[in-house]
Amino acid sequence: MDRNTLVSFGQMLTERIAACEQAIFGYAGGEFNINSTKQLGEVLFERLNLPPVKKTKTGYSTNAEVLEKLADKHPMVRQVMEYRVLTKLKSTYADGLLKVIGPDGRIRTTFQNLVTATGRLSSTDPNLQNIPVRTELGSEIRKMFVPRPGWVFVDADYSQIELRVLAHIAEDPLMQEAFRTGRDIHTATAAQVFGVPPEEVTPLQRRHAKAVNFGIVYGISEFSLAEDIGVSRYEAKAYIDSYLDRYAGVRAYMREIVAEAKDRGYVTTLFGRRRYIPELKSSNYNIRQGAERIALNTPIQGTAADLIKLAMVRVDRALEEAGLQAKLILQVHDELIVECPPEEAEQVRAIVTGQMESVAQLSVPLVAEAKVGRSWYEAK
DNA sequence: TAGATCAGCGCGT
DNA sequence: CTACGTGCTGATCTA
Repeated sequence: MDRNTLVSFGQMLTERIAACEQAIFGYAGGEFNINSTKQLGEVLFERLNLPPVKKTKTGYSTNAEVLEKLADKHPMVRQVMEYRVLTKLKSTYADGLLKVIGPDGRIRTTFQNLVTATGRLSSTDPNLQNIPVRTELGSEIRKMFVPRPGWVFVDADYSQIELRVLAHIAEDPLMQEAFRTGRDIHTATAAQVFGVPPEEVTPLQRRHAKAVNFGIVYGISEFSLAEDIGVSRYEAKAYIDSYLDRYAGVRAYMREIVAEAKDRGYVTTLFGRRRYIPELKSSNYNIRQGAERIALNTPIQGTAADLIKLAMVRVDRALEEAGLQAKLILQVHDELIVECPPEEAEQVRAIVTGQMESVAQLSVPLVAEAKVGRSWYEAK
């Protein structure tokens, strides 16, 4: 870990947080604990009389979605949004990671192999599976994850592993065809759902198709899809209907896996990992619906977990057998990170992606892509 | 009053 | 009313 840069980053955050605080206290007409959702709710909805958007079971909701809706109604709201971003980075990442840098300057996580319901690993003390990547400021943290002096990272990702697993398990000819011909799956899906040639798919159509693909894996409802992509419920329903008309194998899979789960009481992954789902028999509709989504998602997420675990064993062995100094150091669900001397990097890249792609022969290709870099940020 | 637990929130795949 | 996790802070409960 680049400790010095992390310390500076933390100091920068401290300054920006202080500025946010002053602005917020100015708008509020006094000091309060901004971290307290209770106090913040009182200021926003009772002192400033902003319209409550949503409630939690204990009071007003003040989450990011709510703040977004209120952002144009009072200048304090955007300051609170910025405050949340900055304090999250400071407490969880800047301060949090500084505390766990070892005497040798390295950070080591603990992987839990028997915690998750689906077969994934989890990572604790610190969790290295949730390091920021989506925003520019957050991803600064990744620049501070660096290999030992003179070495590099090789970062390999599975491409669309869950949708490939779905295409395989559901035996869906159209989805399999899309992957076999190496097409962009979201563009291919958009072309199907919207009935246009792939080259005429607009960025918005692709974004919507991506959300549908994403949602299908989790057993989405038209309601939440509509919410997610900002269309009417009817439009969302039309997307899902059209999707399942085209990807008929997926529709059949969704029906069959739930029926099988109700019959047996459990679902399994491709490698036989089993998850019992007693909630399928609940008298509560919402519980039952949730259980059906679990029945749908677990074989997909769990099979992907099985695949990468097997790949980890093979990558580790292959690096050793090649006589390399390279070491597998991290897994993030669909991503493996190896540390090695720069002269090994190209060979490591070939070995890691090769092992990941050949770990199992499914009805669609498994594809892994790797990059080399002098930090986690660079290698991703 | 200190520690445990719950609640809300937000980070990742 | 979308799957799976970890961990932070504040509020509340408990011994």
